[in-house]
Amino acid sequence: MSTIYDVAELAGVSAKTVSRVVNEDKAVKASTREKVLAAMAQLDYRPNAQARSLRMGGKTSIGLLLEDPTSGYQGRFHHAMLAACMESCKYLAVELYEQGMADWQAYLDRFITDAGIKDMILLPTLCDFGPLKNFLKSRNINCVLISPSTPDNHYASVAMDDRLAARDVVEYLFSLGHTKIAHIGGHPDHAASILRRNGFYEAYDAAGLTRPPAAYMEQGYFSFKSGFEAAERLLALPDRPTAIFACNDEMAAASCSVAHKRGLRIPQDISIIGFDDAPISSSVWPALSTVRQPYLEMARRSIEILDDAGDTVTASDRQIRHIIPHELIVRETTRQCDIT
Amino acid sequence: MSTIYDVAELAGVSAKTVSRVVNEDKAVKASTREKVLAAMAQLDYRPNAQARSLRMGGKTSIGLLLEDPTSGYQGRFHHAMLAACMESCKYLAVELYEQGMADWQAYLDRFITDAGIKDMILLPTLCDFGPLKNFLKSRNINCVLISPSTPDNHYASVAMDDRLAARDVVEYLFSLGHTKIAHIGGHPDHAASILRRNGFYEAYDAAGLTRPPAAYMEQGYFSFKSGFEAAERLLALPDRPTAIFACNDEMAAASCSVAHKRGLRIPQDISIIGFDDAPISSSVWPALSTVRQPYLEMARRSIEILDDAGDTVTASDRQIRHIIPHELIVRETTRQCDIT
DNA sequence: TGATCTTGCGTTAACGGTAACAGCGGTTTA
DNA sequence: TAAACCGCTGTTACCGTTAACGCAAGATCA
Repeated sequence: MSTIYDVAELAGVSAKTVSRVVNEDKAVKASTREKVLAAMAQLDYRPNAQARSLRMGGKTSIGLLLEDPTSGYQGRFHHAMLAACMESCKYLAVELYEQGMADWQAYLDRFITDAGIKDMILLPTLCDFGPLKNFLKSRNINCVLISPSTPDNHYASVAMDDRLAARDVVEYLFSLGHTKIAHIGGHPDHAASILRRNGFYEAYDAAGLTRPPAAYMEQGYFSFKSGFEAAERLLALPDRPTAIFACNDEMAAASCSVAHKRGLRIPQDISIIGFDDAPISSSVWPALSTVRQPYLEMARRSIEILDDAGDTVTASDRQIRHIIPHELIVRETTRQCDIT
Repeated sequence: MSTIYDVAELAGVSAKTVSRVVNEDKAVKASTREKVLAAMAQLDYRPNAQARSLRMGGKTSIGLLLEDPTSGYQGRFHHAMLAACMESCKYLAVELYEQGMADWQAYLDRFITDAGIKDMILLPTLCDFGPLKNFLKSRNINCVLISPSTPDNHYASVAMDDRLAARDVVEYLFSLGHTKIAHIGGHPDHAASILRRNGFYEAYDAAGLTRPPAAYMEQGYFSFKSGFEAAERLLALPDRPTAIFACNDEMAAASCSVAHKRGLRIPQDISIIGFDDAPISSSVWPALSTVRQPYLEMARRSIEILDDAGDTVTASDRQIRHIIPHELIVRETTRQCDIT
């Protein structure tokens, strides 16, 4: 592997000048730059990242703590982060974080120093864990919180508008003629569950319609099983809803199973819509209508925020909540309401 | 952050002696070691990983290329690798690798040099991609292949015995009295699909039973949808099978959907068994019987192999196929065959 | 008793890069 | 005309660590 000195020698300049070219310092004559670039190309020179980060006391890698990489949300966000890092030539240092881990502070200290982490992304529900955030603040780690339940007075956050998205879903169902809409809520500990239910009600209120009866409002826990049981109850109701809005795609898929089991056709007899645009939503038959979370855009924005943190950032800049637009994905499980 | 010099000064020794203590060099008097350790503890000293890797020209991090982190297999293996790395105090450098990426060689070169990668794990189907393996060999990267289709003459591999596992599944179904067993195969491009079907046949042959008719052998593609369609055909057969062995859990879950849709009870009317022990297998109702892939054990073994690579390893050591035992998980979708 | 070996530790010089500073021609300014 | 300035480049030192080497004191050996 060739070093900066090899390049310098071949180009007939000093190492510092090569360094300037590499770092795009403008104080290099065009002709000199050409010579250096040619030498770099000829030797296939690549700067040694370790040496650079030693000198600079930092790295270009971003830390990501994962509680369960097999979970749909974390897996998809992780994927988006990888893609976004690729775009901006950064690296992602992924580390497992287990709830209730003994001595997590020492563990994270090791992670931070070993991997040279200065920037970090916190996903739900870690982004709401005060002790962790305080620890990271004490280590001068810059963070971006993804969809936190409560804003932080120190770290910026990036989120989608769950309330508005849920309202969009319901208004879309209204536009198809549905008014008897049931809701399967998400895990009550997740802020998103509350926000989506609020959006659900908001749509009814805004349209001047009376909110659905209590029997239409089921409590789910984001799991297939909880969705299955909720749908069983909903579809056994004497006054059956014409549409179900489930708080995630797994529960929506479970609702489809129940509908099939009861001999109902989708979407002729019942419309079903999920949330997340998880892989299951397009692999299941019929393909689920759903809301796409803007993972990639959220990841990109997070990286931008971390990049800008070096510049003049005021305390108030940090507290900004960045909202990324979502998208309603209409597939095969929703259609015009024929039932009168 | 305190450096090795701070520790040296406090302990009244030279930096080199501290280095010796850190690296467990035996040429340090016990009393000196104590002094140094005390100083290290007092200053909360942690060696700077970047400086060390610069000096040593290597790192302790292992590269992992992911094509799709949201895919079940890759996600679960990734999780296992993270856990195994945590156990052995290594770090995982994860990077996206997209099929058909223009200039993947330059991209990987950057990854390798920037992250200081010397060891790497290759998952299916990347582990069967010759050009990639040759490239990594040319860069002197040490690899372990996970469940490759064909052995490599240079790299060791770690796998489970798909053929034997499938045979175990079928013999378990035999033990429950099932003989009319249908099979939903996996993607024909995956070696595992072939091996599992071979194991399926092998069980019949070993038991002296005639193999199932062609109509019982469906081709799936590992997707929910393909499993759904295959199960539709199987359960519509005049001579319906009493059990279905699907090549993965998604297709098994799809088979459950179809069974429900047709009013069949599971497992009273039909037994269904999957493969992988994916999260869906325990979240679906009823919970799927399946085969657990030994992800964590495979990850651990891979790391051991990479660790040992520094020692005297002969060319033949490299070619070893390490087989990790699997486990049959009996849940709620299989039971005694009542149908005569 | 001197020669050789061991043990225990320090000195010095890298590893590959970048920041601070200096130098040096050539303009522009006072 | 001297002073200040600018654009471009090189020198030097240093980031935190470890390998190579050296050296002193005590142990062992002939």
